[in-house]
Amino acid sequence: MAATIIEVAKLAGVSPATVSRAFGKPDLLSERTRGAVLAAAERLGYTPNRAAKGLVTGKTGNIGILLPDIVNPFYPPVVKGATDRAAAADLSVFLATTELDPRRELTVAREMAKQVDGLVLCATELRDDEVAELAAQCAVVLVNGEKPQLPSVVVDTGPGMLEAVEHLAELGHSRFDYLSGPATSWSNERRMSFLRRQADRLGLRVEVRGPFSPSYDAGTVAADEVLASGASAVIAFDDQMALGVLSRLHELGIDVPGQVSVIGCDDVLPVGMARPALTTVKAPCARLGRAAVEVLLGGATEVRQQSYQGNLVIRDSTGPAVRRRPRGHAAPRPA
Amino acid sequence: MAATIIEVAKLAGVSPATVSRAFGKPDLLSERTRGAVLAAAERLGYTPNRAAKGLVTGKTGNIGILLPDIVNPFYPPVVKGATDRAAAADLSVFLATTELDPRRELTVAREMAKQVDGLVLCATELRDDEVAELAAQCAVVLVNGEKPQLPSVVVDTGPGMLEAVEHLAELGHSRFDYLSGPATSWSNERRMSFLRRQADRLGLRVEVRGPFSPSYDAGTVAADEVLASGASAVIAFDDQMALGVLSRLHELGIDVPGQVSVIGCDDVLPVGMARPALTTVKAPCARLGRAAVEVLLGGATEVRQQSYQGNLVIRDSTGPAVRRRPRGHAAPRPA
DNA sequence: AACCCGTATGCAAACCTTTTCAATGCTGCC
DNA sequence: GGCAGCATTGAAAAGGTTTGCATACGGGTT
Repeated sequence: MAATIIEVAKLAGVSPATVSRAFGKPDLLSERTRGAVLAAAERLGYTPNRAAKGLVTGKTGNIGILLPDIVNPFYPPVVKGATDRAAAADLSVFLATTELDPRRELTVAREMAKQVDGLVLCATELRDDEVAELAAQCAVVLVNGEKPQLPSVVVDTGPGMLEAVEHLAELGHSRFDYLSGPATSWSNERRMSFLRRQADRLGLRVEVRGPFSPSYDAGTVAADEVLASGASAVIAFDDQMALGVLSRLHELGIDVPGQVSVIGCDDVLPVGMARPALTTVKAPCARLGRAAVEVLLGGATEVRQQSYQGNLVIRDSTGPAVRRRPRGHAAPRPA
Repeated sequence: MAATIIEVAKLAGVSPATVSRAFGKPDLLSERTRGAVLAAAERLGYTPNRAAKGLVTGKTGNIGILLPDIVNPFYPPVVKGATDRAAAADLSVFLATTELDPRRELTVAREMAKQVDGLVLCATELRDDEVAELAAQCAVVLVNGEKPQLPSVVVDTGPGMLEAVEHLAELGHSRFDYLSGPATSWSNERRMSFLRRQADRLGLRVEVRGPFSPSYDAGTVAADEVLASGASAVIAFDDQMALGVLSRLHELGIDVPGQVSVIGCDDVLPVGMARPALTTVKAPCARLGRAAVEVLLGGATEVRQQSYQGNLVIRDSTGPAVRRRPRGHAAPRPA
């Protein structure tokens, strides 16, 4: 169906090699020939077959993005950043999701590795040696992850989290809860240890609850734990959880920020619409994706880590501390 | 780097053809040979090169999804549905976005068409003949669109919209505004004409405003128009717009649903968190993606349309009608 | 006038796989 | 015992492209 280089060559009265050059190395051809070839190609609707090309060049012109879950609102902006940058470099992008199953992640990654020049691994749960195996096949860059010998692009929540803790301290909170994300999450690990350090430094007490899945529903159950703990403020692993907390709190008639302050992370949803508008640590997701592809483009020769800082966006879900006593048990949850 | 079929053949002491069969048509081989080949392949870490395979079979094992904007929360679930189904069928998926530029859409689609067995075109803005050109190269299925001779999968907002209008009628609203999505949107077109028909039938008056881009920001400006029009209720093209409306109304101190009722469409965001929780017509996005891939899998022989119904989810943003008079001009908008 | 060199193009191999066709060896049957 | 037929495997072509090498031509140099 699709025209081949040979048909174009025939129509233009040249050899296939010439047609190839007209597209690949235009300056090797006389202007006249090139014009004729291009015209013929146009007429036949010809464009080079990437698979065939890849076969001889060893380059596929594709990159792959592997992420846990596209429905997690953190990722669409990352994907957007990546696809935009890839398109600009004339790369096609494969997308696959792991559905949070590490076994599946390896299978999918292996499959992809053979079809792409570069692989973007987001929040991977693969072991070091598994990633190394992939890296032997194609360029690999990690997003929100860290592996020996591999370049990575991460969001540095440090500054934003520091702001958040300081913000809470200023408001008079002496302790807060951190709602942990998935136990295997590198981001969560970093965030948690950073939070501990900073809380220590500022003389606050932090208690970690969880791990929870990064979801709205998990937030609603986490809310009960927070109430039981008696903390006057809570920082959630991501906005979805924070929104869930808000929802449950509202349901229980607990005033936010009057009785409890809530802080989210990422600022990816229109969280300004939450009740109340959510204070959150913004993450530069789109930049992450863009940067990851750029690393791939650069050949990923120098192993280095790029980090992009997030910052605190203060809205209405944080306020002055109020002394509360823990609730023995939460109100009944809806069926 | 990667092992080829030839090296495996050598190691196993057989011909390349045999190795190929060991993977593709295992039952043609004696158990002994197959075992030897598989063992050799294992040792070399060999797996077939898809590009080379595609070159000869004409099948790539890939499908492509083309959509306007991955950051539009309508699409991630669609993509999820599609990738899940594709993975189950051992297909890899290309993802590309058009960024709402029809010229770009054609280029990208052409590029993709050569690398895939099937193409999922979401809310395409391509002309009939352009899509036909693509369909000549590979199977094509439309999501939320309609073209002659092509299968499509759509969300049928009819029932949900009918519920919405009836809901408004019951609440005593005698007129409402519809905030139109992009002028080129097939979904919008359908929704609008359906709304007009039903409003007519039920004796309501509907005024269409816009077109607006399907975004939060567009919603905030649309809100002013609604106020000026004096409508007591408004149905927005999607949830993002509806959220924008809510936000602007809140900013102006207009009570929802006390003074104005607001209905969204899609139910893709955690819109329950909006202030107030948004009444919306739910769309079964994930099913859309799944069904689209299934059509592709089925060979798309019979041209037919599958539609999935949405339904109204009543929350807190709709309430009894109140007579309002149009405001001459809106309050100043924030810088 | 002979020679050299650069420019523009063609030839053919190579990339890796699948598949058609043919060859081999063996089974079972007459 | 000979032959048909099957099961198993190999040889080779094909698929579309890029690229190293060779060729042809024209112009400038000595």
